[in-house]
Amino acid sequence: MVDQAQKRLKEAFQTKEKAGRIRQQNEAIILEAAETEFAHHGFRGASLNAIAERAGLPKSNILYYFHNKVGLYGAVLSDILDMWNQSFNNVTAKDDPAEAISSYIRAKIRYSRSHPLASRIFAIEIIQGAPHLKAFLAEELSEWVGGRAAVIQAWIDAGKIDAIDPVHFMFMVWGATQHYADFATQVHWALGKEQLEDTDFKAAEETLCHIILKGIGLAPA
Amino acid sequence: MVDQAQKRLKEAFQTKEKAGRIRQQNEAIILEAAETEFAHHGFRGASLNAIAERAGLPKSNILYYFHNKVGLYGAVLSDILDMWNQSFNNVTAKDDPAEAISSYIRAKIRYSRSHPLASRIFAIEIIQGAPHLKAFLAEELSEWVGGRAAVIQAWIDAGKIDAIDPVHFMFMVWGATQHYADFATQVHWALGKEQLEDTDFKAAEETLCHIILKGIGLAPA
DNA sequence: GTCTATACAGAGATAGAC
DNA sequence: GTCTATCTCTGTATAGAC
Repeated sequence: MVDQAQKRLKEAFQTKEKAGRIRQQNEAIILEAAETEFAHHGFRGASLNAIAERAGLPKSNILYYFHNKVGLYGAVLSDILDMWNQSFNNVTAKDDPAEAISSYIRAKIRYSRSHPLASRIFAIEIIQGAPHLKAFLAEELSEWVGGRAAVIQAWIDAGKIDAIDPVHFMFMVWGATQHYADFATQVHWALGKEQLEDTDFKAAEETLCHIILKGIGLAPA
Repeated sequence: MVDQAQKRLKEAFQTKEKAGRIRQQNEAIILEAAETEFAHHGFRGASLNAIAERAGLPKSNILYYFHNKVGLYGAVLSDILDMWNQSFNNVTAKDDPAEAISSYIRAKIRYSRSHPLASRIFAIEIIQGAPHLKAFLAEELSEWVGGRAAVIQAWIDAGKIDAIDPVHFMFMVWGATQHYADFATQVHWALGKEQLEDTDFKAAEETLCHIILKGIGLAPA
């Protein structure tokens, strides 16, 4: 998905391609600080003051690079979609469903571990009604879901998996995996530890793969 | 869960029990307006001005009733936990797992339909690290999860369901159901409709129950 | 009990010195 | 290109008239 949406976001928000080394470096520092603040307080709740302080740069530097607060937020979102483009796969009806689904689950869990902040910014944006993303993402997402659903339907028609509702199946996989990034606080409380370890993520992957694959009539891959 | 936490939240934030009719009425109006604003912008992002305007009451009225912004937010959270107490069940090892799990799934889906705002406020709070709930909820949640996990483990030991990880199983059910409230925007895009209908929620329930029950070795209930 | 007026801190954004 | 100083608006909260 998202390929076109990401491009449009970039065009709308990203700063010039050619940039000095100092500028490039500063922008990276600012984006990282902004990511943290937006993840903790949402778009409105985050302040440029706090971002500037976290980045160790003057506030007007941020405004010079990104024009205004919406521009900065857009750049952060653009970065996030960038990463998703890389990690989201193009499964076809010819692929083995057990293989494709389990590798998707594992990728999403790994992603929620490596980029928890990105995932949370995205989650907050969606929960709040996606006021800044709607224009860029609504259509593309619909198309993407449609395309993925068609593949799942083809597997059903070929008798490879149970006749479940493809779209709700995707919601389920999405929701179950996303949980580990977005609701990490709750997961930490429940497991009684500050930081999840390799074994926890392994257990998560195994549990999800077992239930989801078996649940649609497949053997573990 | 949450029984004690909710009581403590109430003690900390709720206003006097005895209250005039006007006050009670106004408080209800304010809480409803606050719920909407907090759900759309988070704690920091929501403003008392916007809440007052939405409620059609002067801002100082809000501050008189709830003391300050944190007090108002606490009252909203307290209301939410109130509702959860009612809808969250006490399953024991003696219960039939297929029956218990599927009725839990159905209850959560129904809840996310009837109280989407409450669910979203809670979600944003957790995603942002639960700064206002941590003190009230962390221990109770851990105990609650431990108790529920013990029941699931008992079912495993009795050979009634597959040997999955109980805690991660619960995360999965939680995440998959929660999704319909929190990420409603995304669901609407994907399904291409502004409002979900009875049939959509029915399809969600059926899909989740099918996959989850079958996935742990149970026949549909 | 209720609301108007206002204090004061912090927000985003700009002008202009360097 | 970069940063200091500042403008203006909105934020929460309070004082005090009614």
